[in-house]
Amino acid sequence: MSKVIQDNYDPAQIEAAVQQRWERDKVFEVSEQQDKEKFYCLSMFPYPSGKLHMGHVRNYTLGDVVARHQRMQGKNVLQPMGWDAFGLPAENAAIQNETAPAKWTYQNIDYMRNQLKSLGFGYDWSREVATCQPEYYRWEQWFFTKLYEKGLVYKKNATVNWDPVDQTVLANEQVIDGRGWRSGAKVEQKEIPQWFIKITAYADELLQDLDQLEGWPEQVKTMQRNWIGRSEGVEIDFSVQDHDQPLTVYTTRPDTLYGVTYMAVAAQHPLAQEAAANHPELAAFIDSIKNAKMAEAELATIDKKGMPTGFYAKHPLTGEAIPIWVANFVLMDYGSGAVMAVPAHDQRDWEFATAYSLPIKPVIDPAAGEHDINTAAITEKGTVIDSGPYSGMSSEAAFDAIAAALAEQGIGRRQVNYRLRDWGVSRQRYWGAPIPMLKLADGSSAPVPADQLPVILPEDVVMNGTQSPIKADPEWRKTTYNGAPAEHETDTFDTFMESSWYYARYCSANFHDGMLDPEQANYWLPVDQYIGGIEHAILHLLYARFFHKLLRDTGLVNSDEPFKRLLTQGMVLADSYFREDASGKITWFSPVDVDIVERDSKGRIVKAVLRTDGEEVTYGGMTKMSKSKNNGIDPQMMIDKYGADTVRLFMMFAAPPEATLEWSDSGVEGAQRFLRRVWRLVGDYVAVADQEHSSDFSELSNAQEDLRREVHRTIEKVSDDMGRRQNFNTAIAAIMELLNRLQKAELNSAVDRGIMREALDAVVLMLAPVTPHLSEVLWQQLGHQDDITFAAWPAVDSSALVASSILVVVQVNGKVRSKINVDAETDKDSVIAAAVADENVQRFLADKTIRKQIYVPGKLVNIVAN
RNA sequence: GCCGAAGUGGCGGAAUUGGUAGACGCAGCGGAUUCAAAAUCCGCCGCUGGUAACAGCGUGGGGGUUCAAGUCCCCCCUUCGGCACCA
Repeated sequence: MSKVIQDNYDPAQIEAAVQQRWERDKVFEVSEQQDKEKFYCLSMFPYPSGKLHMGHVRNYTLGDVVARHQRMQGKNVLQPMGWDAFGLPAENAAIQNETAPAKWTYQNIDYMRNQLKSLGFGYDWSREVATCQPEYYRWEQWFFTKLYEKGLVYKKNATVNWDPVDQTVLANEQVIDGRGWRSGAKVEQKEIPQWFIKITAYADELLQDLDQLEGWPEQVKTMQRNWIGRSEGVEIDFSVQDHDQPLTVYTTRPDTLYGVTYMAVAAQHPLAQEAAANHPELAAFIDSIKNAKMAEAELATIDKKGMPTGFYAKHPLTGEAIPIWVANFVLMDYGSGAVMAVPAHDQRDWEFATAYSLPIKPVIDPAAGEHDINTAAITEKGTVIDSGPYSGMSSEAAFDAIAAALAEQGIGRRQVNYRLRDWGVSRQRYWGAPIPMLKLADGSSAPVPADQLPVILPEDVVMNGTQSPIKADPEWRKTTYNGAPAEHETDTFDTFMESSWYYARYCSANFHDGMLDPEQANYWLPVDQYIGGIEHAILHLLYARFFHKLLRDTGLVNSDEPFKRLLTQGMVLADSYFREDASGKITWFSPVDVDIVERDSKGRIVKAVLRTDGEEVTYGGMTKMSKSKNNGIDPQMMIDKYGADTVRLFMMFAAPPEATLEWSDSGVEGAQRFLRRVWRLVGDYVAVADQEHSSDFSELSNAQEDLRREVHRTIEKVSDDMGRRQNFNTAIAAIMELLNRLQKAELNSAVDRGIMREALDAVVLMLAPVTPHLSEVLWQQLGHQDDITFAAWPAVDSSALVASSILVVVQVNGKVRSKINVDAETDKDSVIAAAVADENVQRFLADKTIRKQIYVPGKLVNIVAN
């Protein structure tokens, strides 16, 4: 029998059988067990775009490895899965394929669910959610009405990208070089009323609580801190000549107030509008800058343009007249839509002043260094100059004194400001959760009453490419409110709404009486380990943190933060190949269809051809797997060819989780090669296992002791790598190293076989999170009756780790000159003496005087001599 | 532009707390096995010099701190992620 398994590693057969058993025995379905420690392991759910891509496979393998590892620590592990099912691509696909977004989405979900199962991920499918189902979004709608009642929701005008040809709102992604992606029309900015949630009311808590997130990468916390952007400053009212209303601005540098030489307002600012009314040239200018896309990245790189309004503000301390300009870098949506400009001490203001020959008045003498105000602004703090009574003060003292003076006059207030803006949740698209608000006959708004929820999105629709079907249908919006006619809001929610609370819904996914069952939610929450792409470091994670606090303040959960530990995984890259035709048009070819025919002596690709026509293609390097480069590798093809265990192993081994991962066919083959070696080694052992083996390790030969030390050192390392460090690549490398060693080990004596059994048990157990199918079968081959899914993680025998001798590196002046073996008990002086006595060390010490000797216990001696 | 990362052999990567740079894997080269091939096994594999022992150089570039720097500090370059309507 052992001979049969020996050369017969057949992943397809093994994996299907093992997966069937998991499904039959409902191995991964869990419930709240008060007597067991819980572990909630969550991977970011996918958008059901059609089929899994390698990024998904990587994300979900990481999650499954963590979940399985935790199960082997004896924990009650919840690992759910679902679908972030609303979104723009479904609408595009629907138009393209002449189908309905719902139908397309559900088909994708069915296909992708099967793919997830064939990868062997241990999900509790009884908790599956799809956010496009009324049973899910009804609670989101309900929650939104609660937030409205609490005063956390409001309506205001905000700008959208408007395609004047298609008569539709475009996402930023759909605007390419200022034009609509389908129509090619020049995109305009249009103001329309939209719903906002007051995330700024939680800005301080969102900032403060980052400090409790010890299990989050520092870089993500830093990005969130900077995104929230708390600043302390002063809000200042500048009176405007011939106007009643002051021009209010916020500044973090009141110490530079005497350096203000102009004011700048947004194109939509009332003062700009007023000035434009009888100034056609200004009106034309305002018109020209109004249509610029308002993405921050664009804003930062545009040419700074402006024009004077003809209005003047009065300096609050000097009474000086300050010209008010309209400028394209000031946005109405941010703050008050106006800024005070201090060109001497702000780089953007400096550039603008330089371009328009506005005065630059330095009022700060920086503490250190040479500065030339003709080449750049001086942004450092220092000593205040040319500022009346404040001259001579430090920036900090002037800040306080000027803030106090303004406050006394009633024209200034100290204020904490946030860069963070309120969350606009309205989308003018069809495939999303309808916003549960009503427009009443008198023009006011009211939330849809709870007993009328959910507001259902019709699924059987035809997309015409421009207008949302629920906007196009005059009947859909008609309803009543307290007996009077009313209209449903036809905008839908930002899809970030659904992904902000799905993690909580999983805890009681089948609860029909409310958004969450607090008892179940509080058993599982917070999520112990969350895993997903680094691209979500700010928006999704911030919104989800915000929602969790809202859920808490609604009494649904009792924790402050949703995700205890966070792992942000890197992208998946692959080789790319292309051809350029005479006209310069580039065509990309899938690496799957390309044969490499020549490599140079270093193994670099020199020549590659397209298999279908045998003609040469150009190598385009490693780039992110994407449709545009046509270099996506289909996971299904890889599973079919190598099996899920091999794909999972390669994914975990090829790179650390946070780094980018380069897909490599030969790397995958290497992973499979390793699994076959494991398979064979267990088979070989089982073939001799009917002979006696002994687990009495009290009297071992040196070789046996060394081997056992290696086994337990590996267990120690792999445990640390998989648990604390989450460096699965080095964990696997350590197991490979051990296997190389075991292949050379002898099986002659009963004790040899006992050590081998201990080692193989450990190898199979340690591989189980990564290659669960193979491990399950080998675990049985090794004679175990229990389910490896819940088997205990191998324990380190610390007595096996003790070594009798140690290797000490000897350096002379910091360069390695020798290595000496000493008894583990040797004291410092004897080690140094042995080091100095070493032959090669002596060569470098000849005619030199020893000045210093450094000893790092058990590791290194450095002899400093000259 | 702003915020956050990364850069180490031919390639992916390792070096966890400042202490042997290159673990493990891929590719390549040599050998064994085979009628042959595949598979498998054994060995070599940073660069330069040397038969070798060994020596010099080497972690994007430039400077610095230290007995000792891939790791810490300063400046710079390149690539990647995010920038609020892609998800």
